[in-house]
Amino acid sequence: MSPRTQQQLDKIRKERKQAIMDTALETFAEHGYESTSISMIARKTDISKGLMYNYFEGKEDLLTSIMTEGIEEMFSMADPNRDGVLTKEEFEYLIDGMFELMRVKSNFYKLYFSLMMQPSVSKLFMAKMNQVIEPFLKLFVDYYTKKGAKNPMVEAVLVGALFDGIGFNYVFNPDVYPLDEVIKLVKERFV
Amino acid sequence: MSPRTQQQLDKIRKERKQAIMDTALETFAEHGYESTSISMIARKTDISKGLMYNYFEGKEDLLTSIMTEGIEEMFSMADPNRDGVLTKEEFEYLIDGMFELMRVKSNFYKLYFSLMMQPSVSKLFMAKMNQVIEPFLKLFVDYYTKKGAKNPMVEAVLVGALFDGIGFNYVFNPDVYPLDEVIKLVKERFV
DNA sequence: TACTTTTGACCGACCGTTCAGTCATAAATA
DNA sequence: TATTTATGACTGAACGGTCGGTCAAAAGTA
Repeated sequence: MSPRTQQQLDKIRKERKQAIMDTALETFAEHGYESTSISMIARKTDISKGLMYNYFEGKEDLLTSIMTEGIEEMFSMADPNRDGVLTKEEFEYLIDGMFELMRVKSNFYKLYFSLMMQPSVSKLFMAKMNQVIEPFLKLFVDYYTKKGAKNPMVEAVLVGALFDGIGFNYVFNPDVYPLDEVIKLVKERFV
Repeated sequence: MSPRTQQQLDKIRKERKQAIMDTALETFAEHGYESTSISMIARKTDISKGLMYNYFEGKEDLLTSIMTEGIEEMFSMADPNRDGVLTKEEFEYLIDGMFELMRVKSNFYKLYFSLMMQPSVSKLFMAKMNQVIEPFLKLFVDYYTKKGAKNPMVEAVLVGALFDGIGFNYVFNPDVYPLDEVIKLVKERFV
């Protein structure tokens, strides 16, 4: 119908949408999903409350969009999709990438951790998250199998727990947490 | 003098209060603090909404009471207050106690983890929690110092993260998580 | 003009909280 | 024993406020 400006419109819409998602992620991470109101996000984004509903179907849709984007970004940035086996160096590289992601996208991780705590909400993302985690776990299992571990699966699960724990501690105390030294120790112990 | 004996009154109050706290902990753990309404707790406890305010000053006081009780229980059950040094056996015993506590008081841990995620709420318990955690951390540091570790502090921090991570994973997936095997591996690796 | 974006007043539902009043109980009285 | 009385656990309607969400109309753009 409109001859040409569709591209411009799309661009504006895309940017606005991203702006809303950015402030929403920030606010969700700081106050938690439930405690954050639509009005609060609208105010911070300098738009009206009503406009929120032009871009998202509702609060839950907004959350889902944010999480989906974050998960996909996580997947693409740390895609372990090589030949399927992990060398020593690749494992170390993977660890670095993982924690670098936590450093850069700490708000996403905050939100992720807090959502996982609420079974009623988490079901929505559990499946999607597992799709991301599973290939990593598989890689780890293969790695420890090749390394001759007694119980590679448990070894992999332990490493997973370690990542969660470190991330959990770092993300909520980034200023005082000795992340670099911890990472170094993880490599010494588990690679 | 009085229509009811003081003992009777005390007993009634104590039991009711505990009943409220029990259902509240359960509900907070399941739905999260913010998403749980006073009405919901009252309904589950089979009392009126108003009575809640006879026993607690408000929602936050209810939460604080639950957390305080849990933290104290945690402290008393896993009190590391021996001679200040940890032998190999004592360390293993401590680990067992820690995860046994997670098994038994999983709802408390769920709530604890979820509260730590919301800075606005967590400030209240951070201080108290640190009082519990600090002596453990100190014990660990001493242990690894005696063991001749290069950087005992980081070693202790890593163990702390590991406990958090395992707890986090177990508490939200108790049915499938291979806790026993993981504990065994933790002992092999870190004791 | 024809179309989309944007606004903010508005809605019903539910929130945490309050409070005037009810009611079961057991001590005191007769 | 029968009746009165004092007590505080307990109720539920109501309050001010905020929530997520709606919508008619204004503003902006071609």
